[in-house]
Amino acid sequence: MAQEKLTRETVVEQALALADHEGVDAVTIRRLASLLAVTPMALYWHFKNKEELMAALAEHVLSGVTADVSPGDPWQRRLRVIVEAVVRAMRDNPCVPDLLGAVRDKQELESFNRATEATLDVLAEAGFTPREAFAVSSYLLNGVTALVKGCPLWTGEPREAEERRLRRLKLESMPGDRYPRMIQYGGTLSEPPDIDGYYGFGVDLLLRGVEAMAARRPGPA
Amino acid sequence: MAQEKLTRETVVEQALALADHEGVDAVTIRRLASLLAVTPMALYWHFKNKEELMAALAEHVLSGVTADVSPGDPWQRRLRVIVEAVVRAMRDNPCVPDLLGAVRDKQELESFNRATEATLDVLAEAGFTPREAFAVSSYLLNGVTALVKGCPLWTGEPREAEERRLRRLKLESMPGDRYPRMIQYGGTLSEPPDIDGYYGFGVDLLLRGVEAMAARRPGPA
DNA sequence: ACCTGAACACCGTTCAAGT
DNA sequence: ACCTGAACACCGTTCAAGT
Repeated sequence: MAQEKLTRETVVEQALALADHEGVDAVTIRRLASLLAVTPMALYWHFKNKEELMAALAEHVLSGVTADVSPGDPWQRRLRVIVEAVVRAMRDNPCVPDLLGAVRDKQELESFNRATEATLDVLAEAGFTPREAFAVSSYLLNGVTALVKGCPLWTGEPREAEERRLRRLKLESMPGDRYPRMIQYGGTLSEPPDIDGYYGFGVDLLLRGVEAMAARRPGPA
Repeated sequence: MAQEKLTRETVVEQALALADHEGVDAVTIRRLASLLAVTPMALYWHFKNKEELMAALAEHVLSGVTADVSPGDPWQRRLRVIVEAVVRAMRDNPCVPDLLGAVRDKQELESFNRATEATLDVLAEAGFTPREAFAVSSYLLNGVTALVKGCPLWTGEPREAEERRLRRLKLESMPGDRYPRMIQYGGTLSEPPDIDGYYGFGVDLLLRGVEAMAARRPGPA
């Protein structure tokens, strides 16, 4: 059995699988090395440190964000295209929200910068000042991330069904006089969710806010 | 010098100060113990484990969220009161966003549950289904958290001014042909920000989205 | 009740050395 | 160029023991 040579690619893929199955905290240099049948120090040849490794994971996930905006469209439509592209890139990897949380300097992520620049451009056209546009842009990215994080998983795995059941029981066992609404919500967890509907609602919520703010201000100050 | 007895209160306060000055990751059982002139194991008398300690920090910060809603007001107004109360509780502690990220089970936080229940109640009145209301509620909490996290600090500390300068230089040194908007934003970092304006804009952005979604749906399905 | 001491099983990272 | 071995300075946590 000839040892395969270790590459950045294989490391990133293994790490991503680990993060999706056991959480971002489970991604440890030593753990990863043992999964790859290699010494921990071997990883330091391919990545400067753990921070760079995590950034590579995030970059790998976001690399699919190709916001090929159609320039003729109105800004509302162009913004939606970008946001939906980000959602599409993220929603298949449950670990993404925590992953982005672990990356300190998101400006190191090229795909993140590309998406931000495209967003800023659209928002400038919508009449926002540079500062407002930047705030709105972070708001949108964070909103999408939160959407993915809060998404009810329903892939059919038994482990996941068990989690949902426990969650429901915990909600329903709260003091009924103080938390009637939370208990009511708990009840809805027994029916299967509409995932596409969930994301559609969330994206609309995000974009509607931006549109309302743009409409309020007649033009740039 | 008689040793003061260790209390949950003093531990939480010391930990919060540490988190605000050096980041949440600097809050370590051992580090905290040495700051309190005590053995690491002493903390385990007062807190079951680190998770519970972090939850106590979050609870301490959020405990100020007393959403005494005026029941006569329209739901839009009542929602705004809640959101602004959360902003007020959070904005003085820069560590809060990372802190909430470190708390896995937010359902353990009583103040969080209170705020969520109040929000769900208002949103039910606005015509959202239980599921939609829950999604909107997480959206709002996350939005406020992101707002605090992205808030440009301007307290006058020299360390902080230096950080901002570096941030601006980094933005302005990006490739000019690909990132003109980000460079333009970088330029705005040399002028002092309007913090209240920042939060006002952010809260409006959040609430407008919710209002638009409520208006779109004439009633519960 | 409240805290200490010693120990265990983990971390990330550096530095020199091997091939 | 690519990886190993040994070592360092950290973690959170358990368990028995002290007062």
